[in-house]
Amino acid sequence: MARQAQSSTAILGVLSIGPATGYEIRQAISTVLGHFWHESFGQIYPCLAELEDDGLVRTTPGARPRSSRFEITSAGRARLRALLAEAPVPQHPRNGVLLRTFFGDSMAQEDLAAMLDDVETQSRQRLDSYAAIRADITAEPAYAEHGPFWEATLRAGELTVEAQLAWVAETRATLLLSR
Amino acid sequence: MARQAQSSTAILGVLSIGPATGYEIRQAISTVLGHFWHESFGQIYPCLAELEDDGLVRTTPGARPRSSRFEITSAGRARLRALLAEAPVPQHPRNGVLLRTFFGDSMAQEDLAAMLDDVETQSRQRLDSYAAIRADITAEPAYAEHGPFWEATLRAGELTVEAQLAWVAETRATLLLSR
DNA sequence: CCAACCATGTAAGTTGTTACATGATTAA
DNA sequence: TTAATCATGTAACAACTTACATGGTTGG
Repeated sequence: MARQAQSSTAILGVLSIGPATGYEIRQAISTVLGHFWHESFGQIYPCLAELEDDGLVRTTPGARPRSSRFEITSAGRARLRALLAEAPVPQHPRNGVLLRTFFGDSMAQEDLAAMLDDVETQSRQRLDSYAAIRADITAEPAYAEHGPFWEATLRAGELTVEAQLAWVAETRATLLLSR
Repeated sequence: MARQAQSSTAILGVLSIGPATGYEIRQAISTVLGHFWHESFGQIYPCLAELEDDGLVRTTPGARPRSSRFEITSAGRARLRALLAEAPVPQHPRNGVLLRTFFGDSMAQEDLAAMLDDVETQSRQRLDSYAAIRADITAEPAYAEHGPFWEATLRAGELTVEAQLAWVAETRATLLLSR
């Protein structure tokens, strides 16, 4: 998958649901896609400009001055289909929790315990955030059409978090000396 | 966590187990740490040079000409302990499988099905690789001391992969029309 | 003797982040 | 009126990857 193609996929994907401003695209990515995707602020506008040059999106004047609403073109839909058919780019893993666990012998027991507590807290918060996202998306009109796909990503999050919680419990039992 | 600190943590961590050449550090990271950590080739040597300037590692002549064996110093051990006590840097998620799933309505059914098949295949391969890593590490002399920590990272991998396989099964059932 | 592996390093390029800069609108 | 939110963009910087470059050693 070529350069910039990853960001384009996410942006064209959002616009395939409906037209939006750059700001709204950013919102959508950081809220509903946020638990499995990230685009930094400074990437969205340059990428949109490129997509417009390539005729994959078009702009219509927005509700406010200085704002423009982006719409996907039919060429854009074709490109999106092609991008989605390509194999996902695997991300290089950098899991700080497991790195620390691996070298856990060099850690103070209390630091290890605190890290596991943090993982548990964050996992539970994540479960709550999934409930909030579910409330958000079911309110969307496009939910009727896209609902099952959106739900599938939430389920992935839930299953992952449950696995994490199971790991924390197991790891506490093995690595922390009960006093 | 400051600049470069992440790579330093991994490298100092490997050297805390025992002395190694740059090449061996790279091998260790890509084999036993590979399922949760990644360092690219071009990062290890510059980072080692920096660590030596800071007195955190020292070099002894290696077995071959042009090779040097790195050893962690006591200052290096102290730094490692400090680095491990810091909160892990969260990685920005970029999960291509879930991105595609979210926009699955724009995908051909067969492409979605193929992607899920790939996820399943890769998950099973990963389970096999964990068995291979387990065989590797139990053979290490340092396993006696570090075993439980190393095993904990493998368990994390296994639990994650199991969650992935459960997700694939569930998602096939919901999203693919049985014909 | 030749391929695979051990071993070290640099340089160019890409990608992605953060901070800066600006200003309108809306709700409290 | 003032803080939050909507809205767009750029420029500098940091991080990371890939390709290049080199050459010794070991096993088949």
